[in-house]
Amino acid sequence: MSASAGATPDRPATIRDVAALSGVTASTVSRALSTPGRVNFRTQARIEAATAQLNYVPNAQAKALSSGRTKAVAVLVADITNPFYFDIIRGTQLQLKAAGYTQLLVDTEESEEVELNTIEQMRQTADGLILTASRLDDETLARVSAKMPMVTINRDVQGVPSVLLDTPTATNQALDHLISLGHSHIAYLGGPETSRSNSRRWAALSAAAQERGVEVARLGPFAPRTYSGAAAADALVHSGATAGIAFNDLMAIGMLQRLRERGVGVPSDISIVGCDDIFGADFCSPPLTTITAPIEQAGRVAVTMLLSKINPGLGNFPRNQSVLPTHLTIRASTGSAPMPR
Amino acid sequence: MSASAGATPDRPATIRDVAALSGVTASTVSRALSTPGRVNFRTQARIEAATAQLNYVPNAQAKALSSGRTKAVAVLVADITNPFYFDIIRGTQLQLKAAGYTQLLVDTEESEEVELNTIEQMRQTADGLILTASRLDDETLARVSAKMPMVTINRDVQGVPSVLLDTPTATNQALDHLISLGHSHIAYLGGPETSRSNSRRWAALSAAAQERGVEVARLGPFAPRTYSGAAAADALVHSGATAGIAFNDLMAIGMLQRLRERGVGVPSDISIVGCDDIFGADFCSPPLTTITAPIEQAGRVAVTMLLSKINPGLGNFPRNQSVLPTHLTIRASTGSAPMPR
DNA sequence: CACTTTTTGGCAATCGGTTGTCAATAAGTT
DNA sequence: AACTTATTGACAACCGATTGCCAAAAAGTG
Repeated sequence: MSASAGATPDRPATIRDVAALSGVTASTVSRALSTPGRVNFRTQARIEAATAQLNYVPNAQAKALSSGRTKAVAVLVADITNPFYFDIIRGTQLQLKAAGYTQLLVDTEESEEVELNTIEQMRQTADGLILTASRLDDETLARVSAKMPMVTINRDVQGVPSVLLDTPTATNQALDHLISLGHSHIAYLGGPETSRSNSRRWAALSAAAQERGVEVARLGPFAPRTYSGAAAADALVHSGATAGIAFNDLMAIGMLQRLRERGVGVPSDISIVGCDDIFGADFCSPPLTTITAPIEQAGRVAVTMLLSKINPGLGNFPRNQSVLPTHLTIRASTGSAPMPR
Repeated sequence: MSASAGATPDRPATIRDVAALSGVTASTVSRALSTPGRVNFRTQARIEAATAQLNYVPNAQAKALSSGRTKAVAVLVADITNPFYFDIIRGTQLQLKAAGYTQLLVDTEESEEVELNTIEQMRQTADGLILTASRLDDETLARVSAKMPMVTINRDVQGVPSVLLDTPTATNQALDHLISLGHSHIAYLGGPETSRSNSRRWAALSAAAQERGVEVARLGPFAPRTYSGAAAADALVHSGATAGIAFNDLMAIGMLQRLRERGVGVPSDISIVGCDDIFGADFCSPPLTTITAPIEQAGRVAVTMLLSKINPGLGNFPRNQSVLPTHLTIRASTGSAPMPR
C-alpha cells in the first residue's frame, strides 16, 4: 500500500480514483465516459463498475476548463419580479434541463450597464446567452452575438437570432374587437420608452387605427407594473376614452383594481385589454381580455435555437428568427361601448 | 517580438496576458487582484491598468478549479411552475447577486430521485445548496448537510440549518377568524402527503381545533395546483362544511373558480382561506383571505444563513434556524357563516 | 509466416487560475 | 557598517478533467 490518496469518504472521487480502481489510466476513463465505442467493451464495463462503485461524478469545472464548454446557458431577464419572465424562465429551464444544460439565471435590474457587465462575465462562464427584452443597442448586440452564441427574445436585430412574440398582429385584432363593440375613443397605455416591444406595438396599433379611420390616443409612459396601473387608469379616465389597450397584463390588472376603487365599471363604463396572458389574467376580476402569447414556448424555442448554434451540424438547420403567433383571448373585461350620455 | 500568443481580439485575455503586459508573473497578478495589500501599490497600479486595458475577466472555471470554490449556489425547487417559488427565487437571486454569487436554478420536478442526483451533481458545481420543500427523508438531508453547506426552507431537520415559515400559528388565527364568524363546520383541504409543511399545518390545525372544541375535517390529498382546486371545491361542498382552509393559494384560487362555476357564493355560502399570499391572491375574485408569508424574505434569509456557513468567521454568528412570522390577511373570501336552513 | 492495418490504451501537455515556499530587495536597528 | 526584520514578487506544484500523439497488441491479408 503506497500513501496514495484514494477516495476518502469526504472527498468526492476523481477520475484518477476510477482509473486506479479499474486498472487503467485517467485518459482511458475519460474516453470510456465520453467517447462511445472508443474503448474496448470489457474495459468499458470495468470502468463503469468502478464509476458506480465510487459514486463518481465528473467535476464540471475541470471539464469546462479543459474542454472549453461549460454546459451552462445564461438567461438574462430585466426584472425577475415580472410574471412575464416566470413563464420564459420556466420554458428555458425545462428545455435546458432536457438537453443536460444548467441554467444561470441573472436579473439585470433593467440596467444597461449591469446587462453589459453580466454578458462580459458570462462570456467565460456560459456556452450561450439568452437575452430577454434587452436594453442594449443594436450595434452592441450584433457585436456580442458575433463573439458568442446568443438568442434574443422580443428583440429584432439584424444578424442576431431571435424569437419574437407577434403581439402587433393580435393588437390589431384587439382593435377590431373594440371597434366592433362600438368603441370609437380608444387609448394605448404605453410601457417604458426604452422597450422595443412597446414601440413595435404602438407602431402597429397606430397604423392599424389610421387604416380603420379610428383615433387611438397614446398615454404614458407607465412602468410595466401593477402599481403603475393606478396612474394609467386615471389617465385613461381623464382622456375620455371608453377603451384602453395596456402595454401588458400587470398594468392592466393594476388598472382593474384602480377602476374598481373609483367605481368605474369594467366593462360597462370602460373596456380594458391586456397583453401577454400571464398567470392571473384569467382569474382577476373581471377576467382580462388579453393578447395571449406563448411565452413559455418562446423560452423553449429560444433554447432550441441557441443549442443548435452551440452544437452545429446536428442536422438541424438553425433558423435565425422565429416569430410565434399570438391571439386575442376575449374574457370579461371588454364589452359594448357605453351609450353616449 | 517573440511568437507569444498575446490576446487576440477573439480570445479573452488570461492572467498571463495581464502579467506580461505589466511586467510581473501570473502569481503576482493573482495576488494583486485578490489579496489586498499583498502587492506593492505601484505594481498594483500597473496591474490594474493592464487589467483594464485588456478588459480582463478572470475565468470562473479556472478559479473554481484551483480555489475549490465556485461562487455559485444551487437553489432547488420542486416545481418552477408554482408562483410560491417565484418569490423564493426572487429573494435568493437578489441576495446572492448582492454577495457576488451566481444562482443555479434547478427544478427537481417533485422527484426524490432527481433531487438526490442534482445534489450529488451540485456537490462539485456549487458552494452551497438551498432546498425548498425537500422530498428527501431526514437522514439523507442530515448526511448531505454534513458534507456541504446547505439550508432548507420549510423543512425542519435536526442539525440542518433551516428557514421556516411559521404558517401553523397563523393557521390558528385563521381558525379563530372563522369561528368568530360563526362557522362550526370547517374543513382542511390537504396538500401532497409527502409535503412536510402539509403535515405540520394539519397537526397544528387539528390540535387547535380540539382546544377550541371545534371539529375540522381533513379532505384530500390534493395537488397544490389551481386545477386541483375543482376537485377540492367539490369535496368541500360535499362535506357540508361552510368554510375551507386550503393547503395553498393556488388550490384556493382554483376553488374560487370552481365554486363560481357551480353557483356557490363565496363567502355567502362558503368561506375560503388560502395560504402563502402569492401573486394574484389580492386580485382574484373575491380577493382571498389568506395566510401571508414573507416568502421572498425567506429566500433572502436562507441565502444569508448559507453564506455565513460558506464563509465562516465573518463575525456573524450563524443562526441555525430562523422562523419567520406569518399573519392572517383578511380579504373578501371569508364572511359570516350562512344561516342554517 | 511475415507484413500491413486496425484497435486500444498510455503519456504528457494543456486549460487558467491559486497558493505554499523561498530568494532578493528594502527598511529598520544598534 | 553590519545585522535583523518586513516586503515583495518569482517559481513551481496543483486543481480535475480533455485530447493529440504514439506505441503495443490484436486482427486481417497475401
